[in-house]
Amino acid sequence: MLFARLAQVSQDVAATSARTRKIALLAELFRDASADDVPIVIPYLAGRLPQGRLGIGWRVIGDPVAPADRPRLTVRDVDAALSALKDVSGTGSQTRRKHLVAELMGAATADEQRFLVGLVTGEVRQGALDAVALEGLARATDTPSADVRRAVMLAGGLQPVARALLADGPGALDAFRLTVGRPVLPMLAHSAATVGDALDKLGACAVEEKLDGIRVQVHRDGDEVRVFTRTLDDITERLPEVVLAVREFAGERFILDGEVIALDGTGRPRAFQEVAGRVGSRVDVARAAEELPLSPVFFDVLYAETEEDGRAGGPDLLDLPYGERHAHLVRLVPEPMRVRRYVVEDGSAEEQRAAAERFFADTLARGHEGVVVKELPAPYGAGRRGASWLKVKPVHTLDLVVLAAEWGHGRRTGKLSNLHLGARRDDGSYAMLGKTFKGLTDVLLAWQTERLRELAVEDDGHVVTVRPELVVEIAYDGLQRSTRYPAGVTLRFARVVRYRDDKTAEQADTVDTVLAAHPHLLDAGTDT
DNA sequence: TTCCGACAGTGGGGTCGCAAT
DNA sequence: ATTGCGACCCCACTATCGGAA
Repeated sequence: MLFARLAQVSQDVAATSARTRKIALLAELFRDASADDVPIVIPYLAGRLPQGRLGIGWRVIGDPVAPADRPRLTVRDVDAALSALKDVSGTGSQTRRKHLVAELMGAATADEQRFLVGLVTGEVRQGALDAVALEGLARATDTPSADVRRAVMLAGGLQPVARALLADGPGALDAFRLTVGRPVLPMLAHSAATVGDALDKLGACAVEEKLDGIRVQVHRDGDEVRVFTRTLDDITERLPEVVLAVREFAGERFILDGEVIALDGTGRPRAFQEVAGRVGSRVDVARAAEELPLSPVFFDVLYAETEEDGRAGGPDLLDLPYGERHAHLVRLVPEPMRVRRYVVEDGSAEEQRAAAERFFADTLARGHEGVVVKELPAPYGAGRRGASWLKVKPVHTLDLVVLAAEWGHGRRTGKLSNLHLGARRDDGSYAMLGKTFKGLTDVLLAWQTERLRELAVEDDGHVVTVRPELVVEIAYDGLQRSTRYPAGVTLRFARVVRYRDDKTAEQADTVDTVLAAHPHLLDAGTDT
């Protein structure tokens, strides 16, 4: 396939906001694509490169090169050129890279150059990622989109499914079955404000601990155990203690869904940052495991072979109600490695609701993040952010002062978007606690742009510094330790609730009150 | 006709590990 | 030795389209 074709379709897709039109355009493209084009075309359509980032930006690719007058590059030509570019590294490679870039750009038309620059700098935005591409693929191959979606969830991505469909037609989907050793996209949760709201929506459900660690999907086939993350990265080699623990479970072949966390000497969970650091450590795993052992805790099972199979409909449990899947979990996983839960029956009486609230409070008191309320009759919605799982977390708020704001990108171009948030110090100065761009409506975005411009004292083209007068109410999930910000802490998941026109900067919250609201963090900060 | 689920976009902080300086 | 940067971890929220109700 010609690269120009792809560049043209990308431009057309970006130019329309109608999803149906985007799908039709992509379907046309897929009809003309060969199976071999797929591993290149799919990432390009999503604005990604199969090679990942190339380590070059405007400095290298921004130099103008006379465009070709006729398109002749194929998508595979471009892919090969970018691979070559990625391979060139080491001292004295700069001129070689520049040469390769000039060669590629010189072979591209003006339209192709624009698309290439967008790809390399990560600025392709066309309102069509995998979901729209999936629909287009279904249309192009005359396959029901629900079938394609299920295959994608089981394959862990669109690419292998697209390749199979284009090479062999709809029949190829049969090959995508739940298989031990091949990860599937995990089910995700929506949010609810309170436990009561969640119960109102769900009926019969289980209220479970929400643990603040790293999501894991664990596959076991005899002694062979593999551990995958939420994005299906294989992290088995980094978690030896999880492998050992799972080998002791009852059952030889199964797939579990859970979380790994770290516990301190008293059984309280350690900070997320510590767990993430441990899971990210690859060099000296044995030492890292000794210093911070991880505990796997499971809440679901997707596949399990049993001795008395034959009556239950096979080992694939995805379509079983959660209540029944949990019975399998109990059979496989010993109690301390299952999340704690409280079951609420349908049409629950007041006592049960009160008990669910107490479970939530107790879970927080034990140092965990919150709860997830799960509908018991619901199947496992692989890869979906299903409405049958609702997470509930406590929300804290602060009144902070806007110290500066950054010019936005994309649809926020020309708007002051990302706010720098400060808390007062005793001496009247401000300590920056972090940034946020979340929670703003278009109306509020326009308003704050105007207002902040009035307060501006400096604009370096990226950050606009303002007089510290505007007070904004910020919601956040907690504090985490920081080496970047002066108070040694930063807000986790900060978002705007509203502007406080009724408050002056002198009435905003102070660093001391912020720290006092999170005493556990101060404890953590004192040890080594 | 209205409602609501699914998506895309717009970025936040931390950590690790590698390449360049 | 330091620094910059990409890749992953965690993530909230709004606007929009289009099918469901």
